[in-house]
Amino acid sequence: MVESARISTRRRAARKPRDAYHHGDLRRALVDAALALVAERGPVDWTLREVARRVGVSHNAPYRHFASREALLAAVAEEGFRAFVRIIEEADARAPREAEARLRGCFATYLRFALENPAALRLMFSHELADKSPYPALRQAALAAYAKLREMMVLAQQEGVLRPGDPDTAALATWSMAHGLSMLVLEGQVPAAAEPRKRDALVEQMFEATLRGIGAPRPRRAARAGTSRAPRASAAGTRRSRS
Amino acid sequence: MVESARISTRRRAARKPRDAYHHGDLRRALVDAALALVAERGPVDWTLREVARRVGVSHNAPYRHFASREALLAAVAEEGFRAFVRIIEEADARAPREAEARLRGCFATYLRFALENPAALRLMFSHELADKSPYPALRQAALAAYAKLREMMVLAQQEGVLRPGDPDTAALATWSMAHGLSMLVLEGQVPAAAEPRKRDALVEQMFEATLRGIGAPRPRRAARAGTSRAPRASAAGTRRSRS
DNA sequence: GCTCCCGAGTTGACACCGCCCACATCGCTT
DNA sequence: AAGCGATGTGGGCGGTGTCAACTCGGGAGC
Repeated sequence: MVESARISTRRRAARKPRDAYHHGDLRRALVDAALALVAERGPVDWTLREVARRVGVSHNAPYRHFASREALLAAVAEEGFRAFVRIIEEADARAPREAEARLRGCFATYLRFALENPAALRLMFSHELADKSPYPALRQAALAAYAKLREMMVLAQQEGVLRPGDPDTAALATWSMAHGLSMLVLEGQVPAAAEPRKRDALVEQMFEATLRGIGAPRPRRAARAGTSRAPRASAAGTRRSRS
Repeated sequence: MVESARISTRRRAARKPRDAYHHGDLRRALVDAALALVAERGPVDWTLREVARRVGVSHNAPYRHFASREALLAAVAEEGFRAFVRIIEEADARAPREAEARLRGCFATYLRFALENPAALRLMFSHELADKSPYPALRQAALAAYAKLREMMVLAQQEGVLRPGDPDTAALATWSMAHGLSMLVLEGQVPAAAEPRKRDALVEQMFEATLRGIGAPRPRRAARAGTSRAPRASAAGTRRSRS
């Protein structure tokens, strides 16, 4: 039903004259193959040589595009971040204009991404990408993802859905909750998450808790009646669908 | 000031007759050395042979105690979980009896543990320890850690600090927030966390948000006056120490 | 007190890995 | 047309995880 959140490099594979000595776009092909391999085997026993083998080049060709095995992994993580914001934005575009609904969708999409790309998510957060990191592009991509989230927070504050104040606080709280939940579910620490139904309910509960934590203090959804807001029936309907 | 939260295997090193052919307690020595090495280099470029070298045995000796490199890593992760609950319990024993303060301490301790044992924490959550996992001891240790957290939630609910309901929901929300925050800080995604002062304030804000999310609905700390509760002065004092 | 046995540690080997080197091949510039 | 830099190739080195065969030594049984 909902479009898959699985990472895929959409851009066409850049005509590959198979027999040619020079590969059309080896760098991209390497990242794609590496991503697939990470998804299959995880980033631990992941072999630079095997990536090269899959792409059909010699075991040394990757070194023309990446300084080291780790550099390629960093590129994969970077691609992961980009795919992440793309998927978030797609979901956001489909969502209603109401800030709360958008936040809810963003939150759920985070977990969906985690479930469909577990290895990629782990990889994205397995690098120390502190300022001293030798992979500025990776850091850049990560910051872009954060910027997207922060932007949503600012909008939500303007709409009065969130309590006013530093948007970074709200963004951090939301991100922490979504990220922590994703990691725990990925780890199998949350047995209830095995069944999709229960999992959805769980995500909903966690979102509710987050929203109570950073949402506007009292009135929220009761005292706000009378403003030119969309009817709350839809929102309330999705909120507690059963139980 | 506060005792270090760094992992260390306390039990005495089991007399090691240095010259002996048979090592006194090689298994434990291996886990200790492995833990140290993980802390130094991270679990990625971590070498089974080097662990053996450090302990002073041949490169194949570990195979008498662990089936594979990964099995040793799993043992390290397991030790990490055990150290984690130990540290949480120590902090809990020092904290006041009030449920909210205990939760606050637990929350802060989580981040402290993460900052002092970043590699260990990552390792602990890098294994898929779902039911099918070949490392039941690891899973067991992880479940014990969760049980500890859940127990605190139940107590907090009984004291009326948390809203009644499934304690697992509250536990999951707290764990998610603490874990997500820790990972993001470790990753350098939270620039403010560089300075200890700002970091403490941040942790406090995140805890407040969590507590609002799962805490008792309205009255909390105002309407509860009159019960046989400890004076709220102390709690309020630590809550907003400055700004 | 001697024997034997089996857990615990050792040596050796194999396939594979990441990375460095020198070399081959192409496409573009002048 | 020449050549030059970017891109891909093949070989090799030190190191790694793991398997197999070997050796050591302490304790049980007599």
